Amino acid sequence: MVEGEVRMYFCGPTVWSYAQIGNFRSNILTDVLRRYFKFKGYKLTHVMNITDVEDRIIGLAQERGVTIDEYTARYIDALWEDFDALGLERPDIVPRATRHIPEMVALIDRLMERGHAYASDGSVYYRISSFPEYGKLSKINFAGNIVGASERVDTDKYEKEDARDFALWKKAESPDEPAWDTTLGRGRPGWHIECSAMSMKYLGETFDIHAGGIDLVFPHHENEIAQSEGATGRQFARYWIHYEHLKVDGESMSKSKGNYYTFRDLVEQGFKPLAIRYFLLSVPYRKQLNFTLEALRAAETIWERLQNFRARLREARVEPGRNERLQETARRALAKFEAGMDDDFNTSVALAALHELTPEVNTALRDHALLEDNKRELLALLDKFNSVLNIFQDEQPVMLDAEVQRLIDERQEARRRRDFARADEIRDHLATRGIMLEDTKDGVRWKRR
RNA sequence: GGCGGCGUAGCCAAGUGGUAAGGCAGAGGUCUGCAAAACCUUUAUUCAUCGGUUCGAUUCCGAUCGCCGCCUCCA
Repeated sequence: MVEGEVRMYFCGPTVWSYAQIGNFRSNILTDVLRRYFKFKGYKLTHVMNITDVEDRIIGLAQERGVTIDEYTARYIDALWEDFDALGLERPDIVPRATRHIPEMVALIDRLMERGHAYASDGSVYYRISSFPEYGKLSKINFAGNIVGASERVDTDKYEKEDARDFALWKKAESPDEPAWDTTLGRGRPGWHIECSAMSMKYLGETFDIHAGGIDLVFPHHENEIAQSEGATGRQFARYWIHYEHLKVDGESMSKSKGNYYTFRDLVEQGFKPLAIRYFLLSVPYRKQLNFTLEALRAAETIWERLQNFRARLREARVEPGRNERLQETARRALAKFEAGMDDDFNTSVALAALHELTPEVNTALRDHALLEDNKRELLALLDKFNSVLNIFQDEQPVMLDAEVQRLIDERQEARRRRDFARADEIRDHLATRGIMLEDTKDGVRWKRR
């Protein structure tokens, strides 16, 4: 462990289900985390895995008549496109399971040497009875489970010593399934071993943060602990971050209920990606966010106000000097923001700090009480917030074409003549072209809708 | 059956053993030719219900009801 450094592993969304909106919340919150660590001056190494060798993806690729690589390549392209749209920084390292077979085999070898794994009929299994701490993360209780879980325990896998044991290496059953020839035999890795192998390869045997969805607690992360700590005898991850799932319209999301949302659907419906980002990060990661279109619309309204706020501040004409009270306001807002984030990444409180800033600054702007130094400091403050939240759209400096500029000028002239009919006609016309006008004391503001 | 989370105004929600952040929507007002944007005021004697502990509980404990999740692929 190095002082001033954070090493984080995020179990990324799976190739086949990543489109679901809940996945994006995990990605967005992970992005906020990584940005906050940088904000605090930590050097960050952030790894996100790509699971490209599980039973499910094998099946999906076969269904489509493509190779796993081809199938995964499409997913990765789409993923990065969505990352860009949502203002997500890419992880530093994005290892793929299929590219780390030797590392996994080496880890399995280590587990066998230490008595934590055994080969059986061409496959290799983890011996849970050899790891007394098994269950410490999820508090799983097998006694209770076996009684109540009814038909869910594998009773037909006689090659396992114990029904709880899980596969580290799966023997290839047929010639057309993806397989690797290794010292363990021809086969493919189990689901869990990739994350142990890849996280330790890139982050070390002990690292700081392991993140993922709450559903991964058991069995995935429990098994990672068993594998990693079994092999190294050392603590695996120091902290676990588990993102709560979304509720949708107060219930669970499912295709059959018709409340299954994907990020791309929402964008098609006209929602702005950064407004979606704002909404998804507005509730702390440990809480289930109740995702409804009504709430998303409300969030978009808030988000637009924040955009207006920054734009107005940027455009403000100010006198030289500094208003001490506003300086204090800015200082308090930053303190609240950091206090919120420091408290287990409470993004609700962090955002409240931003909201509390706006009325006072807006009032000062209106009264011309905001001076040059304040403007500079407040814009710097918004940049600071934004370096973590990344919710402000970067307005590309679009030039108005000559035609539009002429119409705006003509409208101003009409207003001067008090020919409001003509003025409103021009304003309505520009609105249909997506240009909204606002009359202010300092002249006309325009923005694109 | 085992394990875990949640239930705060119409809505999204923060939070704490000492009496409810923030926002959306609503209402009234200011500004404006009108809009837009913005500002001001206002909106929970109350935190699912019932008990208990306490000087005092929304906050701790117990029970009940409701919702969500994991134990099977899933963020």
